[in-house]
Amino acid sequence: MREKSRDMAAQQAGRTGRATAEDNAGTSRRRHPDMHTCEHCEARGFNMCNALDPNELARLAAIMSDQRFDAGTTFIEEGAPADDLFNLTSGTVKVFKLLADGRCQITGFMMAGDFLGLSRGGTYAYSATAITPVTCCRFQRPQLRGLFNELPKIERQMLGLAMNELMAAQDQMVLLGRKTARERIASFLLALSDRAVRRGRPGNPVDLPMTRGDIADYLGLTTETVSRTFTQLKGEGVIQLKGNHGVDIIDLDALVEIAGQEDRVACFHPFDQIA
Amino acid sequence: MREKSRDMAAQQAGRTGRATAEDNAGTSRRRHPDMHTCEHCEARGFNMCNALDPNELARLAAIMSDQRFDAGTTFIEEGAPADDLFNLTSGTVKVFKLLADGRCQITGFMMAGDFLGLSRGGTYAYSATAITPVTCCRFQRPQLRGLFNELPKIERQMLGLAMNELMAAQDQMVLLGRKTARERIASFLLALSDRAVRRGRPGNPVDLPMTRGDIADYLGLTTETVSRTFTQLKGEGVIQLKGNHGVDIIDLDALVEIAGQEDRVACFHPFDQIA
DNA sequence: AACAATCCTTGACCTGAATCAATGCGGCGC
DNA sequence: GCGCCGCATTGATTCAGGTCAAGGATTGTT
Repeated sequence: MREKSRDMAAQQAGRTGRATAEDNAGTSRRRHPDMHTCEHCEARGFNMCNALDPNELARLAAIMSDQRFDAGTTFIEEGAPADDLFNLTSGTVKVFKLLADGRCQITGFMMAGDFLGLSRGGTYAYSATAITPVTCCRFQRPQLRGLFNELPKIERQMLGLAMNELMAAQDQMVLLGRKTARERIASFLLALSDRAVRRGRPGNPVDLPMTRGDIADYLGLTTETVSRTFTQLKGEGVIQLKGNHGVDIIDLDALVEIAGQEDRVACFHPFDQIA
Repeated sequence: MREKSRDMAAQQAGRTGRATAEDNAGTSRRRHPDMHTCEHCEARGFNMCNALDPNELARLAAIMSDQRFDAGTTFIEEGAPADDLFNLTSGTVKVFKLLADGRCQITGFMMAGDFLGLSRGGTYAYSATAITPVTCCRFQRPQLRGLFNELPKIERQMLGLAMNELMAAQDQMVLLGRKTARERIASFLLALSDRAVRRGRPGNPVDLPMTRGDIADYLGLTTETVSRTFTQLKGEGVIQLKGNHGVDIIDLDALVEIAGQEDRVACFHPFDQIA
């Protein structure tokens, strides 16, 4: 296996390698001015605020601050004190873990509505880097904890989100443990397409904000294999590459066939999953 | 890749291939007689009943039934209507997903305190087979849902459990996507050992209730590779095999080193993770 | 517009784990 | 106590995907 040096790993993790939400350039933060933003929030409808009425929303808004991160900013670092919790409102974030020698596994690409900041023993369980410019709501843990007791709805909503993530993680385990490179790429494209549709965007020209290297780190492959597989699928007339950050699905049925036709259910029934 | 036939896959999934909790031989079910069992429950202390007082426990006990499954019984089948939710009280269960051609990925080995029965759109998101004889509490979803509203504590407890599972799933993604066979086996043994300790059992002679094939399906390897790697580690004096279902860790430091020394934190702070 | 820095693609070759193929072993039923 | 059957081990060989290496295409910058 090819070892990336620790330096490279740090670089890869973010421009400064020690970047935090606080000390980064290209970061803006302000107290939330009013509920107006919440009501026009891109993420309303599929995030943890979904079930709240305007009054409750105001209480939530009171303890949070809006934040913006430039592309490339690592605003969560595995092992750092997990002081805050983030709720994405726009942009794409890669969540990843590094091994000591620099090998990287991206565990997910997060988008509007997803929450970030899972902690294990008081420290973050993973790192997170903005792939595009990102906006999010930021909560301090103690304050959010307090609100949990008063608004159990939030807790329930989060349980639903957590369950969805857990199921996605299990699908990803199948992909990583048992699928071929070809199947992984096909599954990945379909999953991105489905996710876009679920968020009310067009599902076909699939948007790929991440690099080939990111895709590789997500699918347990190398950049070269990702690239070769794209080329192969293009040659077969299944997809068409739209520059480096877009893919046109030409033959959806073929892609589904290649992916291994597991159940691709658009799932977002917040509580249904639990009880 | 070697394709297992569909028949084999079905067989592997359970003795009958169409076994459900209802129609299985070797399955016993009865209404919960009193709280006595709950109070002596092997799983108290790390399951979803943990935070309940005796009165609340009684309400939970009222809507559940005790159940027992023989080793080899598949009592949850992916895609079947997700009517029930299970909470393990003893024994070991493998949770897995099958691809159309029979390839299998085990997403987890469940033990006392773990819950089972995650659903996606009203059907089970995975299959589950008892590896050893198993006892568990069984809940019907509608009834449990009702109780959620009255006892939000349960919901919170489940959120904690779900978060823990999510973090374990992320660790597993790193393992499946980026670790070598050697590292996977070492990590697996250490994880099993840690889990035993967390459940108040000895961490050293590691108990392996599952077969080599199960381990392979969990680690994204083949039976042969698992076997060879065990043999190799034995040859290096790192472990000692105790028959087919036990491993003695001789050189813990070496094993940790081989595993890739990621943070092995014993984590069970139910809510800490969220807020 | 020219440049630099990344990112992507393609080719040649290598290797870790899969596959194919026997052979050992141990627990269980009779 | 004996024989069987599923599980585990071990060996020989293959191959999917990784590694190494060289250009080519984008993107952002001055």
